[in-house]
Amino acid sequence: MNEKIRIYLADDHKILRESLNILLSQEEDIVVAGEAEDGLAVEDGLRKNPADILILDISMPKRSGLDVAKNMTREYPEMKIIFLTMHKSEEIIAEAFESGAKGYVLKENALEELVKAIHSVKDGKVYVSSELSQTLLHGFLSNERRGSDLSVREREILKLLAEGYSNKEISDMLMISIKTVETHRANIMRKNNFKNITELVLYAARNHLIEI
Amino acid sequence: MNEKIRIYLADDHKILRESLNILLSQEEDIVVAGEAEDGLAVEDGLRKNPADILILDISMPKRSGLDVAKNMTREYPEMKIIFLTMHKSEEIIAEAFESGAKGYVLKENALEELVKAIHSVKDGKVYVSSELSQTLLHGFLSNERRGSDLSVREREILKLLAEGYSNKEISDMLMISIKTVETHRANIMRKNNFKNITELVLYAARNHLIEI
DNA sequence: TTTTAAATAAGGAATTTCCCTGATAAGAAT
DNA sequence: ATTCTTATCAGGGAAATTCCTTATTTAAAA
Repeated sequence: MNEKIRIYLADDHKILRESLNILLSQEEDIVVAGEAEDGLAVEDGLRKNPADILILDISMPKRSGLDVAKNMTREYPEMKIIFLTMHKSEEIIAEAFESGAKGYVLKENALEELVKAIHSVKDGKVYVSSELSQTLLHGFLSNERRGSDLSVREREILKLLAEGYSNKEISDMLMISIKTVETHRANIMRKNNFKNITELVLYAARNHLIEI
Repeated sequence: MNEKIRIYLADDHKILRESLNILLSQEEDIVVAGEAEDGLAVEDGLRKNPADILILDISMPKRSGLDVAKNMTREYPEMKIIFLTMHKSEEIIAEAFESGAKGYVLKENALEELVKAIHSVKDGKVYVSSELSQTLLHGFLSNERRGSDLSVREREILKLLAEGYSNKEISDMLMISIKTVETHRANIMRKNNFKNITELVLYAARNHLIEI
């Protein structure tokens, strides 16, 4: 028999990690090479002990899975990354694949989907769980996902706004006029069709620009 | 041998439900009697097919685990409820026990903790995972958790604010003066030490008063 | 029965948002 | 080379909102 597929599991919920470890290990061609519970630990663990496939959650302490994916894709381009997460938004799925992922499975999917994803990406294919086909199609057809492409400065200000800073505080922090902050803010609101600051905060929360 | 403990699993992540089902079933005194993926399905499932212990997530579609717990405690007082969730905030833990739970285990805990919790509550004891002792102690010492006890009206308005409605819109919805809404809002801000609306939204999001 | 708290409301000052206009600099397109 | 676009910066002025204080009524609690 060939070498087994070496899997690395990254998720802050130990109960899930542990369960997946036990159950994936029962597959004859899979072995779990390591586990980690936060973004930094994943990176450290993989540097000491590389794997074939990284199964990665997005919401993790210390460093988000999306950042981990970016870093690990750069350092270990041959390693395949499968996101295993609850997030279904177009923005996050797009960012996941842009950060180098090869697979995307939802936690609401069956375990079997994850096993399928492992075998697919192992064979060099891309795997997206079928529940997401509608989302993908919508993004494909509308091309509207990228409607919310903010400039670097706007994104910076969006984040500060969502963290609760006032225009005044932001203008002090960035050493620009409050009027400039107002303009950026208005552009952010317009580009995203936010009706008020609350929608902005919810957007930032949903897209993990801020921790909640 | 005695009757096995009948467990009902409620979590919107199938991958976790499935894994727990397989692994808990390997315990000699446990049998999984049913599963559900949203709050309404849990209640329907239990009414058709009661269980000894309900293992319950909080964030679920259609009806939150907290509401499910309240309803099921009323309908089936003899059934024990263990929350299995990621939430560590004092408010949520308090609400969980007030809604009738007997156990509280974090998803970041080991599977073994869940098994221990099952056996504890089966024996009529209360089980709280040890990671939470600090949180419990803090709440116990400070008694400050209840500092944020808002009136029914205030909570209603907090929710609407967090959903993005303006004072004006709320005053129209509730058919009260905008000035009254302003007063309620000011009281909400004061009682919770919110510095701005963004903190209010984040509070509501963290405490699952709104869906994010 | 006195006290406390919730829900309602308003006046007026202070602050912020909203809408429009416009300058400058950098980069892309032609 | 020159047009075009876009990001960043900024201000004026009107409109809207928030902030702070005070006040009445009603219901519950001590």
